[in-house]
Amino acid sequence: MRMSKLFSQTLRDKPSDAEVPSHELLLRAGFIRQLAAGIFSYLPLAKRSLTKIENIMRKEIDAIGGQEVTMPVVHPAQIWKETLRWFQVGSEMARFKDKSGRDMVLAMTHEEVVADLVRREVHSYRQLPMLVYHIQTKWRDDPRPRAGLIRVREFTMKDSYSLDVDEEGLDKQYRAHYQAYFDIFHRCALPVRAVKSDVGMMGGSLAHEFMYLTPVGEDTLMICDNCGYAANRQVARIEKVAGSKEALKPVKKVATPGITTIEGLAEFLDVPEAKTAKAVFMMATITEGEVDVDRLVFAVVRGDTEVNETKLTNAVKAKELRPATDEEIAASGAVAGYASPKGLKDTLIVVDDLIPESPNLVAGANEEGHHLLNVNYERDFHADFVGDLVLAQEGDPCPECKEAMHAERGVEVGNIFKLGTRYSEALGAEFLDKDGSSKPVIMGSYGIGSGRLLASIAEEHHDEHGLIWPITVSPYHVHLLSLKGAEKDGEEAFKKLVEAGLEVLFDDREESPGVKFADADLIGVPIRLTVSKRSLKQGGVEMKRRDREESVVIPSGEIVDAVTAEISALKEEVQALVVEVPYDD
RNA sequence: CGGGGUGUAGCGCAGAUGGAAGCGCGCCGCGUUUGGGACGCGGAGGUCGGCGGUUCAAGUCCGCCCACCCCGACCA
Repeated sequence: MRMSKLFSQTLRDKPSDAEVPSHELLLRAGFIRQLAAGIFSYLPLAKRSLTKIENIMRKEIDAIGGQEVTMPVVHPAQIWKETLRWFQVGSEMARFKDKSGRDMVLAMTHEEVVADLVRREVHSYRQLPMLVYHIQTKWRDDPRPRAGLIRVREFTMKDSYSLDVDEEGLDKQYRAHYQAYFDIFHRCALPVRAVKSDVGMMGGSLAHEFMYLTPVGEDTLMICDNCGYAANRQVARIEKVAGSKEALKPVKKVATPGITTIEGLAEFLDVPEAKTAKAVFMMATITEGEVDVDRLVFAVVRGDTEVNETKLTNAVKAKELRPATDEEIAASGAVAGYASPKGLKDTLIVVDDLIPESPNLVAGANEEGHHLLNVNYERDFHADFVGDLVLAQEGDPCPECKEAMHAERGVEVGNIFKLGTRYSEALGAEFLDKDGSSKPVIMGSYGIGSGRLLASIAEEHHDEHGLIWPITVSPYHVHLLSLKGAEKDGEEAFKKLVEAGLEVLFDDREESPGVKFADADLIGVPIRLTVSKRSLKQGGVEMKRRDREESVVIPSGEIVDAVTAEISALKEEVQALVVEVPYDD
């Protein structure tokens, strides 16, 4: 490709709305342009890299038995109503009507369509296991797109769907994806970590996220360096320390005027925060069948911990959860700041499992300016749900080995879910088993966002001058520059390299050397060749790797061999990253 | 959805007190220059985000709206 004809141009200044390096550099180097919030065009350079990323994904998913298909971007709402997600998913799903007034949706994922295909195509256990996948556009109307391609609304995703007769088969395909995903990311030279995650709107029993660790990420991970435990903070557990065993004391009301915080309460009564109960009021939208019901949730955790809203959402099976307003709290009969789980109306009471383990806590008295001493679960109040509600914090003990964990930020570049039969049951995707009985197909779903992956690679591989693409995903193998006075030699080199089947970006523009070198650094093709009067005087063409300082001069007759050898070396460096990763569930 | 910020040429930005829309880069032409974002001369390019208002006069003041960015809520 001649740069004189390249569709995109580089930008000298940093666009004002780019905050993170991958966003800035992809814009400046001419890979992407933004159309609207979270909606991007991918220009020729990005398209070439994306195609390479997608081909890596194709190869790895094919290798574990995948069959590529293409499923629609527009779905009739009917299949989404059958699985009830039409009612459960909020505003991030785009809904519209076709000209006949039928409800339609824009695809945000494809479990429904897969299950619909399966009910038409799969009839016998003899056809299973199977794996289908596609690489296709998704629309999710994310409330807050940010950081360039890291979090967008329209994106392309490789999503695969496993189909099995039993849990054992699902486990096998799940583990195959686990390793295949590491292989995909490693072949893109992106270091990732698999962590346990929330199943979210997908439902299902087990999920891992593949996280690229970077401060620009928006997920928080809890990581134990000692034993390797790693989990998204949304689901991260901690080793909980029960309160000291002691005899239950009688409840006693004390005046605590003006004290509405745990910190103030602990100080005022001179007790540790762990001897108090913290109350949090949330308003939950819960889907019952096809209707949504709002219910006030009263969550109780020990005073020395915080509520994890994801855990709370899952505990009450809420579609949405938001802080309750003062009016809503008052309507339940509770007194904000002095709330007690005793005697509330129309309220779902949820307590952390540390509460029953912690005797004689200080809790609100439901009376302005008063608290109760020695409140005990079971004896003094009951809950609709008892379970883990605690938000893991930096330094909390690891649930596996009790060592202190630390928090890190990461970008979720892939995820894998064990779905089970939720979708196949809802849509009647059944097969006849050996014994003649009809059973729902057991499904798994597995996704990688290709644009987010591209951005993560850019985030990982750049310096102050620009991008530094791994050879496996670089838009071109070689960036050839010809400087003034060596145009003819540049043309010859370009011709030879292209004829040898190499992917060459040829800077044939009439620009000063400084401009050409700066653009080459910015675009980040891994091998740079320079043909100039100087290089010719030195005996040929200068070759330099983008990630190294030193360069060599190659006789003009040997450039194809030299470049081919360098490409092989670069590929081997990436291949060395592809290793087997122990499965961790 | 809450909080904060920004909208002036393709990009980056300046335009106190209301009084003729500017600068740098980029772009076009001519010439000089050519190993790390060269230089001279001459050009093109603007509904100042939109609508309404105040005023003799609005990029500037007021109101409403829109878009984009950041933080949070949210999110697979």
